Amino acid sequence: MPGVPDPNRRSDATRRAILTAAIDLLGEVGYPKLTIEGIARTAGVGKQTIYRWWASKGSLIFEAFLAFAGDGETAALPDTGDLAADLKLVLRATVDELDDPRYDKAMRAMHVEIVNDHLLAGEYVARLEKPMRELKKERLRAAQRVGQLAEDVELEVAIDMLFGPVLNRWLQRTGPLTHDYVDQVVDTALRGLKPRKP
Amino acid sequence: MPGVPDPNRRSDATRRAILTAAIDLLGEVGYPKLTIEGIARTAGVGKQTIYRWWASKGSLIFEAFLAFAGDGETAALPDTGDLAADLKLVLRATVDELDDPRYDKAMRAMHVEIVNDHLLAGEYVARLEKPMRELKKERLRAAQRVGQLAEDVELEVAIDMLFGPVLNRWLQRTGPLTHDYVDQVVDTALRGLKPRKP
Amino acid sequence: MPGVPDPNRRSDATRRAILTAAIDLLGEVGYPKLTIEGIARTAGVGKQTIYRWWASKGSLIFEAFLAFAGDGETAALPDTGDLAADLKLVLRATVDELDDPRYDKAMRAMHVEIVNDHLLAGEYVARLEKPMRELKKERLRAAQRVGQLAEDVELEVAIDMLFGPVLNRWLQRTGPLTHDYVDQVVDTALRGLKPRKP
Amino acid sequence: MPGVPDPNRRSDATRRAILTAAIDLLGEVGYPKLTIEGIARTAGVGKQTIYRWWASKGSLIFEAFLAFAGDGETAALPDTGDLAADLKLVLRATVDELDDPRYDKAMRAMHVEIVNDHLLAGEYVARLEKPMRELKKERLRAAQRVGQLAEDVELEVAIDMLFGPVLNRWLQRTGPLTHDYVDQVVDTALRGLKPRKP
DNA sequence: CTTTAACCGAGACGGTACGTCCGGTCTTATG
DNA sequence: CATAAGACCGGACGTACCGTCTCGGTTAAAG
Repeated sequence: MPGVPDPNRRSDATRRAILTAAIDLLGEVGYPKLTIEGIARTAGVGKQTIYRWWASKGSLIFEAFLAFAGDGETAALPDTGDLAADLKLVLRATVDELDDPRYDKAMRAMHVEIVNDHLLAGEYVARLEKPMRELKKERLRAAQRVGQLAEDVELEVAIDMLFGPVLNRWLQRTGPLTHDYVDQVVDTALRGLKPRKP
Repeated sequence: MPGVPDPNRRSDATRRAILTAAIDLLGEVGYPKLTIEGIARTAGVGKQTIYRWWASKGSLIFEAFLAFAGDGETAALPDTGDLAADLKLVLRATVDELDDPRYDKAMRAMHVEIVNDHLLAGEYVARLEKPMRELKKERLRAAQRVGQLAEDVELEVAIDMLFGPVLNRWLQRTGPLTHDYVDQVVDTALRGLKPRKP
Repeated sequence: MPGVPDPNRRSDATRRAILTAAIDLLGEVGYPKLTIEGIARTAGVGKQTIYRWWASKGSLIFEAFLAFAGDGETAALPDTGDLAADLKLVLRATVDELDDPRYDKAMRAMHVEIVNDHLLAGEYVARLEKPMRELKKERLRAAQRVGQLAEDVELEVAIDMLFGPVLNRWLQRTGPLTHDYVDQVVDTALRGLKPRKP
Repeated sequence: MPGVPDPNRRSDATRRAILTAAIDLLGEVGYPKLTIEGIARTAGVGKQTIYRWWASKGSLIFEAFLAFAGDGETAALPDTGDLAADLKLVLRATVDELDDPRYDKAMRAMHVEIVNDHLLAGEYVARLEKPMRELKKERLRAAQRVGQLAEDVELEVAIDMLFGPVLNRWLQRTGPLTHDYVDQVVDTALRGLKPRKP
């Protein structure tokens, strides 16, 4: 298969230096001023080495984000028996994470790339979003088994309603990302918007 | 006030030509290949004319999107007396709008700019997001008055839960944007995730 | 005529800065290490400005050489009445010129470009070689009129025999370029190789 | 002697493949686009193998030219007793040789390298130019012995006058390289430029 | 008949320069 | 007198080669 470099030959030290440099520069200069040339310079690497292994700036940023955020974060969601409490715990952790400027900038960069790149978006969903969603679904199914979640609720929709608002506020900056806010989201979602008959 | 051009001198024909050219080019070549030079060429305008009136590519795109999407879309949400039906109507319309490639691309471009530009994000919230949110709040308050929405529900949260999921799916491409999906969102949000006691 | 920049718009200060930088760099680093980027840097000029006005490194070097060597060196050859003395004078001057490292390097650079570029070679012949050759021919014709040069000698050949050897020695470094050498060339050429019958 | 490869170990097949590839590529793409990488690829050879045995592109081209032109072309010049005829024969052969595009390109490449590389020029003179010059000198001495060449003519100068013009025309493309031209050069050189007294 | 040192093909690597494109500023000639 | 046209400096793009390096796999002389 000509033109495809042999991954066995790949220098792992160089690969890590590039990913680290990408995250570092994102933190320093921000996404709009992030350049391949700058990453190569910071990593002490030839530009060609970057172009050899990554198809686009997007895929590099994506991989850098994965490496930074911890790729195989496949830890299951907590299950203390109290669904609301567990969801709040997870969402508060997400809020705290987004409070870290480095994490914030890296994730913003990745989202910018995703917005206009179908393929990358697919990869993002497959490698990050889908696995996380599965974990969430698992927790919700457990809640259904113990009668804390209605049997007939569509889990995909439930997840979107619980976890979507945080991401939205963060992306669109429509309001402050606080623990209080996520608590309200969880409570409101569980309870529903309709009045309860007394 | 030196350096601040006199808005009276501004040629409206030229301004509209530039905004139209921006939207057209977005549709043709996509956001990543959208350039000021290209816009100037397409609009039959000198580059300087663009730089004179807009501070950044972002603010140009923002204004172009406003012009394209209809700035003063201040029409109130429908109120047929049936909250669920009205919400579904509005959300289905949003989905349909996002189905138009030109609208899709323009809105994506604007979001990319917002993600990394605090000022622009502020402007977006102030000029688009906030007014729309007020209309939605108004509709929800009406629902509260007629007993279709719980009195103690935080409206901000309710709006995020109802309208956020669509935006999220669209931005992250986590799933297809269908009428069924928004119907489910509305129903689930109104009813809540918890089981109803019999 | 699209794509062809308007020469009227051309900045002459910039043009001269580029040509000067080219000659300077040739003197400093030599032809093999002469780069467009280096010239642009030295001249304080954007690369594009060079690419806008010159089709190749060769044509830039050619023009730089012309500017350096004095384009309109249209002064006639000396005519003191003594052909041999006049030729020696001119050839000695050529030798002295080639002794100047800057002139040497510039002319070598130009010759390297000519060797592999037909078009440039044509331009060189038309703008430098041919005019100089005409002046030489003029002097030789004068010599014919006063009986110092055989009537039936082919002037083109005579010029090649008189002026070629110096250029050859210089290009191929087959021997030292001295005043003695050019004197010998002139004397030998005039007299011929055959023995004189007594 | 560390660092100096053992010439005995050298694969002659590989060496020839490299030299052949160099000449072939010169013919195909021309000197300016001739690259070490291209030669290695064409020869089916690792780049390192080239760098191991040749110090520079110039020395590789030089050796390739030698191999192509026939290194030990130590055959003496013809001596039919008629100096003018013999010289014309040799010069016509040179002209014919330069008419072959492959020979032309190879020799141009070598000359380009020589122009800016003193060491290589020295090697060229020592290995090619000097031996050829000796053969020419030998022929001229023979002519002197039979009274076809003046006793007091400086042979170095005579050779430059006879053989230089052809090389010059070829290098500078100042005129067509024809048999007629070399005939004229020989006749004019032998006879001299001065008028003969009747 | 093994060892072992060098060569060899392949190609990744840190670099430099290429020639192009565009950003943002400044100049000019036209309408 | 504003404005289109576009030259200008700067800098990043993605590509091509440079010359060095490392990697397995021959190959051939030395043990």
